[in-house]
Amino acid sequence: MLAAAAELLDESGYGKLSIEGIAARSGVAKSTIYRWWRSKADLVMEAYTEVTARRVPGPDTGGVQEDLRVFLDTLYRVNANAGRARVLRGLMAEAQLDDGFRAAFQEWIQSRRTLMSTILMRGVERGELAEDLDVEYTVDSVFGPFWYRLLVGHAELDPADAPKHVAQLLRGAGYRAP
Amino acid sequence: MLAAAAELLDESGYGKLSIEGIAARSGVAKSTIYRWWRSKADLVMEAYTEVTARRVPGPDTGGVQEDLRVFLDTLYRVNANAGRARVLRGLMAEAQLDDGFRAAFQEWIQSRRTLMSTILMRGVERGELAEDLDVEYTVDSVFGPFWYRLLVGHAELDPADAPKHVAQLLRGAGYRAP
Amino acid sequence: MLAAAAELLDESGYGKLSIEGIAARSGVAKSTIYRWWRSKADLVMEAYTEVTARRVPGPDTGGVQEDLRVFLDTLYRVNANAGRARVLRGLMAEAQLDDGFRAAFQEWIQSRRTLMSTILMRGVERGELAEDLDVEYTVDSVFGPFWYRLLVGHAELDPADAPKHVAQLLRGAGYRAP
Amino acid sequence: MLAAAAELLDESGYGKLSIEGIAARSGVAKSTIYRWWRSKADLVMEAYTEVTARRVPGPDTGGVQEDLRVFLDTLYRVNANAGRARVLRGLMAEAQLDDGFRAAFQEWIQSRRTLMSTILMRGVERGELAEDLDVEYTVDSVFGPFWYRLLVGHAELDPADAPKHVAQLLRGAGYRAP
DNA sequence: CACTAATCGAGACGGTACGTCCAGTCTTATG
DNA sequence: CATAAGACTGGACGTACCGTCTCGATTAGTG
Repeated sequence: MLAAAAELLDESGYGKLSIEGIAARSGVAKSTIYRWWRSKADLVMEAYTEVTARRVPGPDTGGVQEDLRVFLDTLYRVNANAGRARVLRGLMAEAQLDDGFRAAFQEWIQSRRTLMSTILMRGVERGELAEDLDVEYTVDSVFGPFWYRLLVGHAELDPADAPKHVAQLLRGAGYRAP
Repeated sequence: MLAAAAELLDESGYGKLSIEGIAARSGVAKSTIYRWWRSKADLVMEAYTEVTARRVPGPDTGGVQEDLRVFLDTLYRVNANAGRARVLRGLMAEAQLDDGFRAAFQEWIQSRRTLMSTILMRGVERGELAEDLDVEYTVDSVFGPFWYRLLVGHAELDPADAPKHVAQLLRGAGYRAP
Repeated sequence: MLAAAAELLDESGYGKLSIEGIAARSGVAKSTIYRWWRSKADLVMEAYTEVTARRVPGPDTGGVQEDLRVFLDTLYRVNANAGRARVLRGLMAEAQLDDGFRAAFQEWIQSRRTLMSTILMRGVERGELAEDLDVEYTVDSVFGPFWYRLLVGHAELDPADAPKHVAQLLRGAGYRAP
Repeated sequence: MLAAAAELLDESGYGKLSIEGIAARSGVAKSTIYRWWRSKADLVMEAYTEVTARRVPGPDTGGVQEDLRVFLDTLYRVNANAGRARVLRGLMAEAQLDDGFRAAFQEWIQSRRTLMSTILMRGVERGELAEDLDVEYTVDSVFGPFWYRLLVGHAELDPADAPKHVAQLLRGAGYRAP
C-alpha cells in the first residue's frame, strides 16, 4: 500500500491522491487501509518517512561551521528531488487542513528541529556562538527559508549556496572561530 | 459573499469551508459565486486582501534598522490575530493542492517580498549593508521563519522579539551603522 | 431566431436544444426570445410550421382511394427528411413533459387530423365507405402507425408502400368502388 | 427506490421526476441510485416493467379474431389507468431525447410487437388471414393508434370498442372465417 | 425636432438538478 | 479471524440552463 501510495504521489501529486485510488492500485480493500491508517496524510507520512528516516543523526564534525554546512547541503538537496518536494508540500498542506494530522506532523517537524538545535547548542557550549543566542529562532532561520521557498516556489535553494548561507547565519549568530 | 466567507472562515477554518456553505450563508446562488471567482481559494484570497491590502508601502524611515523593525513588528502582529493566521495557513495549503490558485498566490507573495527587498536594497545603496548581499535569500530569512512558525505552529513570533531578530538579521547581512 | 433554432436542431437534435444556445447563436438576448415565445417548444413549433404549413388543403381528387394515396405518400415522405423527423419527435416528447405546450401541440395535431377526416367523410357521403364507419378511429389508423414508427424507429415507412397500405385501410373501412 | 419512483411518478408525472427527488423520498443516497441505473429513464422503465411484465404470453385461443380481441381489450385498459398511461408517455418522451435510453426502450417495444406478430402469423398459417399480409404494418396498425391516442390525448380508447376495431383490422387483413 | 415609448443587447441573479467523486462506515464471503 | 470486495450514506463539487430581472443604448412615432 505504501508503494502504491508512493507511485500515485509521483504520478499526480498529493492533491489528486485518494484513498480509493491507493486501494485500487494496490489491490487492497479500502477498509484494510483504514484499519492501519487514520487518514491519507498518516499513510503518506509513513510512506515518506519509511524511505527517509534512516534515523540520520545530525552531523558532528567538531565545528559549528562544518556541521551547518553539511546539514544545509543535505537539506537543500531535497529541493532537487521533485517527487520528495511534492510530498513535503502536500504534507504541510494537509497539516493545515486536518487537525488530527497536524499533531503527528508537528512531532515529525520537531524531531528535525531538534537535530538542528543540537548542532547549535554544541556551538554555544564551545563558545563559537553567542552565549545568549536565541537558538529556537536560529533553528527557524534555517528551516524557515527552506520551507518558504519549497512552498511558494519562487526560487530554489541550490546546495552550492549552502556555504554562503551558513556564513550569513553564523555572522548573525555571533560566530567567532574557536 | 466576502463577508459570509470571512464569517465562516472564522467559525470553522479553511478546511471546513465550502462554496455551498458560503452560498447558503450569504443567501446567494452557488452559480453567482462561480461567476465571480474561479475557486474557493480565489474568493478567500480576495476576502483576505480586501481587508488587508490598504496598499501599505513598506516603511521608509531613513535607516534599514528602523525600517526592518517596523516591518517585522507589523508582520509578527499577524500571528496574534488568530482568524487572519488561520486564513493565511489555508491559503498556503490551497496553493499546494491547486495549481490554478498557486499562480495567483505566488503573485501575492511576490508583492510582499518586493516590499522587503526594496528596504534591503536601499540599505545596500546607503552602504549600511554588505555590497554583495544576497538580497533574495535575506528576504526569505525574514518571511521564512514567519511562515514556518505560522504553518507548523510550534511557537509564536512575539512582536516584542522583533528588535532582537532585526539585530541578528542585520549582523548576518553585514550591517554597519552609517 | 427561428433560423438559429432550426440550425441547432439540425446539428444536435431537440434534446440538446436550449434557449440559451439559440440566443447565443442568433446574437439575440434571452429576454427577447422570452418576449416572443413562452417556451422552447413554442418556438420550435413555429420554426417548424413556418416552413411546413403552406396551409395545404387535403387532396380532393374525387375518390377516396386516390385522395388517401396522395395523402399517405406525402405523409410518408416526412420520414425521409431526417431533420424534420427529428423535430417532430422532439415536439411530441415535449408535449408529454410540458402541459403548457401540450395544448398548442394538440391543436396542431387536430388540424392535421381534420384534413384526414374530411377526406374520409367525403368517402362516406359518396357511399364509397361504410355508412357506420368510425371515422375518428380510421383517422388514427393512418396517423397512428406513422407516428409510432417515427417515434420508436423500428422501421421506416416507404412512400412506395403507400398504395398497399391504402388498400388495407380501405378494405377495413368497407370500401366499395363507386 | 423503485417504489419511491413509482410514488413520485403518480404524484407529479414524469416531467417533474428527478433523481434527487427519488433519493430524498426513498431515503437513499443519490450515488446509490446511480450505481444501479444509468438514467432516470432506466429506473422508471424498470419500475414500470417490474410491475407489468409478468411475462404475459400473447393469448392463444385458437382463432385470430378472439386472440386479437383479448389482446386489444388488455391493451386498451392501460388507458384507464392514468398513472400507467403517464408513465408510458414519459418513457416515450425520454426515448426521443436520450439516445442512450432509446435503445433499451426500442427493445422493450419490440418484445411487445413480437407478441402481436406471433398472433398474426398464426392467423396466416391457419389460412384465416391473407397469405401476403404485411404483418409488420398490421402490427403497427394495432399499436400505432394506441400510442397515438395515448400521446396526443385527443381521445381515449374504450375497451368496449375493441371488438369493432378488431373487425375493421381483420377486414383490412383479408380475414376469412375458418 | 425633441421627446417619449417600445424594443433590444447584455448579462447578473436565485434556483434546481445534474452526474461525479470521495470519504468513511458497515456487511458479507472467502481462505 | 483478518481480509477482499464492495454497497451504502452523505456532502460537496463544478456545470448547464432555467426564467426573471435590471440596466443602458437604439430606434420610431408622436406632439
